[in-house]
Amino acid sequence: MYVQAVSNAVGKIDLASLPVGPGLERQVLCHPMAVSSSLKKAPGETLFAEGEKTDSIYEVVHGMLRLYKLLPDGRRQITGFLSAGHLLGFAPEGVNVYTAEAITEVTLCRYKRAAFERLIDEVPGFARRLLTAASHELRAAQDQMLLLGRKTATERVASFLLLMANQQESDDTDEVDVPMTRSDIADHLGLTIETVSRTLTKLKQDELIALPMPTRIEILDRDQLEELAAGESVAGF
Amino acid sequence: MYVQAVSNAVGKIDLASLPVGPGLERQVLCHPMAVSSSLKKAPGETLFAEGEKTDSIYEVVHGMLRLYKLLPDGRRQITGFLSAGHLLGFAPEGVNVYTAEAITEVTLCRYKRAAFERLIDEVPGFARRLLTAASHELRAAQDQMLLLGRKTATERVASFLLLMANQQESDDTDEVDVPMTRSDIADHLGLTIETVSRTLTKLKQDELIALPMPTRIEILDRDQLEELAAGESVAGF
DNA sequence: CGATATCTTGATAAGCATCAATGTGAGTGG
DNA sequence: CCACTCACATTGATGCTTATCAAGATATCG
Repeated sequence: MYVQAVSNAVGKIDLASLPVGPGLERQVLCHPMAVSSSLKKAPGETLFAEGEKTDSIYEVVHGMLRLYKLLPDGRRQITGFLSAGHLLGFAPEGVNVYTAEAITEVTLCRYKRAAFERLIDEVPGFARRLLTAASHELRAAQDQMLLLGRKTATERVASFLLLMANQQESDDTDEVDVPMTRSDIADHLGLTIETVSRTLTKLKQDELIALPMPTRIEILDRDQLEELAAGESVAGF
Repeated sequence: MYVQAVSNAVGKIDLASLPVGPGLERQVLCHPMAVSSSLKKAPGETLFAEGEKTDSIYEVVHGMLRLYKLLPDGRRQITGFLSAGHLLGFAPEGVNVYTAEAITEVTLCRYKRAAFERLIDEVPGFARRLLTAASHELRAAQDQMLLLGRKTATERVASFLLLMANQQESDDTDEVDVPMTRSDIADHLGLTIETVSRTLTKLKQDELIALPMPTRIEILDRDQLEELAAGESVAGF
């Protein structure tokens, strides 16, 4: 394994004045009191695996992770992609219910569960912030259920592209960096890599997007993409 | 509408000694301090609708609810069925992200959000319990994503039957009461009513289950049903 | 620059949806 | 008490979307 303990006191952000980001708080933690260690993972490395016992909670500082569950025959469902600011590791009964792997190089803070729970009890407002974050996560999960249960392949891909565009806080919101492979996207959207590829090609042909590189997508017609993602029928689809 | 304010002080359960049930706490609340009112809904009635503003949090006391999201053309995804002990109404930005409807007759406690948040801050350990409940909900959501994204129709139906059987705390865990219609089941599993019906028939023919009534299902071979639900290939399927 | 993983494109097939008809049970009123 | 009605469930025939199998193109990396 490649785990490197990098530091023992990383940030010093005032817990009482933390903003709530889209999905989970940004920069919630890295609190000296609670930080057990900081660590890095190279692309493809596993942070923890489904079924393992754990007593750690992590915050993503840099990079992107995939969370997934497997069926015995290898079928994979990626339940989410986590970027900076997201927390992970709240494991019911102390057993991880999904595997967490690095997609890009990832930097994380690790907290001992006990220390984390002390923060919850002792820092006023902290628990409420976590609950707000959790309700955002639940909303995202419900959106994903709607996508997986009821949307067509085109609607799924359109939804995914807009999600990536929105969580990317760059100035140019129409140039989306897609660090994950087609296989990751497929396993997140409940499709195959072939269907993802074909759907992207179709969106390119209709000039809703451009694909200068496989990992870079430009949004050319956001309005129509949003109509597609919302499930409104668009002429030609 | 049929909403009836029934009482203003329902239970008196000690918040510090509450068990954590499967999914969400059982009997967490009905705390006199925070109870705004108790109410009932008849089958088919709406508790609240997606997109509505809200400042209430509810606890299910009796009966079963369905939570769902709709696409503009009417496609529906039921994100969950809620029974006694579950909380709902944690709405990010004060806007409901799903519709909640009664399946059976339902009794609920309603709390003002502000009063609820006071409890979080003032009652020691309460916030941690809520977070534990939230992480259970998230696990359920991730299981459902795996189901919707990667399981076959048979695997989905088997998973659903076992879920219903497990959350039913009766002595006879092999007699499952299914209060929802085939349409509800289909919209929860990302299938059509016809496929649900055909799949149940197939399971009946193979003597894994019995169907004395449409709303009553007996589990005859739990082991094989569990193998199916887990995605292990079973001879004949 | 060659090796290898990833992506794209094409042909065919399978699983589930759709369309259609029939069956069943609960509630209602004669 | 029984026929009628209506919603719900089941069963059947066919079709479509997406998966699977297969080949070739492109990108990445040592």
